[in-house]
Amino acid sequence: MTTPNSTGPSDFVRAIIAADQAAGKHGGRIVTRFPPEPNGYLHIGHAKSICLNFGIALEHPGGRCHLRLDDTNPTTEDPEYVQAIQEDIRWLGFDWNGYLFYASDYFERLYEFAVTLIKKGKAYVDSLSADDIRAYRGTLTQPGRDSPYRTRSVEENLTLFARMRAGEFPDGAHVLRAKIDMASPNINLRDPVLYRIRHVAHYRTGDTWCIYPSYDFAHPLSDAIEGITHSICTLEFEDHRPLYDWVVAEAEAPHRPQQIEFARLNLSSTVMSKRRLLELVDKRLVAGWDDPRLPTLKGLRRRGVTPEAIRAFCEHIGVAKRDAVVDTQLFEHFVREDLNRRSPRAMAILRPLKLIIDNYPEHLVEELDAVNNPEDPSAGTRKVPFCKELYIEQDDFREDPPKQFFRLAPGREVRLRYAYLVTCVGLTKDPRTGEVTEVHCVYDPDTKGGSSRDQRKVKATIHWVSAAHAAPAEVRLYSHLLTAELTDIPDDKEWTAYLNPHSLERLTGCLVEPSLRHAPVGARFQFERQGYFCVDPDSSAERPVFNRTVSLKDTWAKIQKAQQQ
RNA sequence: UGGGGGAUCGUCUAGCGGUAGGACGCCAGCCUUUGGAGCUGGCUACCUAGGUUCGAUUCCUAGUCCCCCAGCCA
Repeated sequence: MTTPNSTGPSDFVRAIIAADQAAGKHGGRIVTRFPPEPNGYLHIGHAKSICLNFGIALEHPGGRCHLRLDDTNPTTEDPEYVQAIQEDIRWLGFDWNGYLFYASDYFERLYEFAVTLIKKGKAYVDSLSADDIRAYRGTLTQPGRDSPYRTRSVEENLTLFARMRAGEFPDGAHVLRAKIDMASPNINLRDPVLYRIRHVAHYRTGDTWCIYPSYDFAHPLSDAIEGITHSICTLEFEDHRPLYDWVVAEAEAPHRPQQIEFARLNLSSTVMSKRRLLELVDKRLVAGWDDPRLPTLKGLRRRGVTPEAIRAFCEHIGVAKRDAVVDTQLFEHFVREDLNRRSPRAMAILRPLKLIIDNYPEHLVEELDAVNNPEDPSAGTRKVPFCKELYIEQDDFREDPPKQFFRLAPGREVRLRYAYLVTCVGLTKDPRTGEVTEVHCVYDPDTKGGSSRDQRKVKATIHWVSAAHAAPAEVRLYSHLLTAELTDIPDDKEWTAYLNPHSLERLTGCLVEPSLRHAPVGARFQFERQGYFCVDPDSSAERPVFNRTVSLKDTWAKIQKAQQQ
């Protein structure tokens, strides 16, 4: 799954690290980190980064991966997210082994680093307004201009910075800026803001601080403080790297971590940005952060996706620098592959159609043997009750069957899975709508279990439930969130206009085999011939609710689609 | 039109001077008490143009296209 010849690193990040190891860099240590900001829930894009960072640590003896909450902006952060982030990482199967850190724990040391910078003449307090700072910054093609406050003395800067900390100024009155180069072609180097005043309580430090460090200052120094050797981040930080290196060097930090950038994960037909995810939740366009349609880890978990499938997917997509949109079908492949191996099978009827076996004894109930998992003999068998009246899937009967349809139709014989061969001998229709309400069959008593003595072939095997024994259930079918790719949506169009109105379909009249009646929340099954399903927390004692994780591959649907064209 | 990155099958991704591999997908077939799973076989790619070289996806030059950067967000 990694490299074909299984020698050497599987991606360019690991190649860099291997080369560093070979060169004896960092004294042979490998320390990575996963640094989420606790202002939202983790999604599958984070999973890629988690697998990379924790994976690399695991691959090296003595390697470690720190979990660091990058909580330098109190206005958006919340302890609820801190908790959820930890749960999600553990659920994915990774462990920070006690190396849990908070950027907010470094506020005092960060302040000292800032003082060091000021004393070296490498930082100054600017009193320009936010608007003026923007105006002075110049543009992509024009250099910026020095702030009139840029030449303040070290003493004045020191005093002002101390007074900022002491809370003597309102928000926005001053900022601390690095003194680098207002004419730099790299805008990040045009005296970036290091500290801003925010009279806001922080969820961990309370009212201790009213000045908070910016990402560009806090992040490299946090890495340095923790002795991170390789600081792996996404592409948009590539042109922050010179600033990262500048901060670490000028602040005289104890270590020099190396920043490496890779392309973030994009998945087709869905949204991954925090902004859009938040918009969906806030506008109630989805049920919450754990809505099974979302690519959040919480959503995927509720939908029934396993951590193993996510990890296999992340390993398979690789790590590179080119922008890429991974087809959701590839993700679904790994979900099916994992679920196929481990899911017990069951029979469930999503859209019921009554089937009556005319020649079956009125009150007889047979307990038939059904295999729990053909992929796993150790899963054993179970009994499924069978009687005269059953329900089958509406899709499995056609009064007037099209070409290549080989399920039940008048005069046709099919196999009822694990039961008998039955032949359709008639049907009942609603006189008003013309809708088929009942299908009548006769069974061959010599075919119990599903095979005949004469070995005659039937083209189809269909699933069923006993009308007298089946349990009612609700089933929720999910499909892609968007009807167009984000990159294809015109700038003047609201992206939410492209939400798929059929991304959730609730089926309330479903019937499942009795063994599913009390299936526990989170339990996963393959509903034969349909897909993989997972018991939702909305289930009640009387009625389970199932989420479809992913459908089975459907050859007939493909044929139908081709026939329509 | 400043700076930083990136361009290989439809989609991801290998390859590091010897003539393109894997996975998904798609097509055909086998098998099958899930039209599932599995198994065969097939399909399609090196952004362009020059150059260096016996030989270039790999090196050089010039283009083209795509992404990111002008938060007191991260």
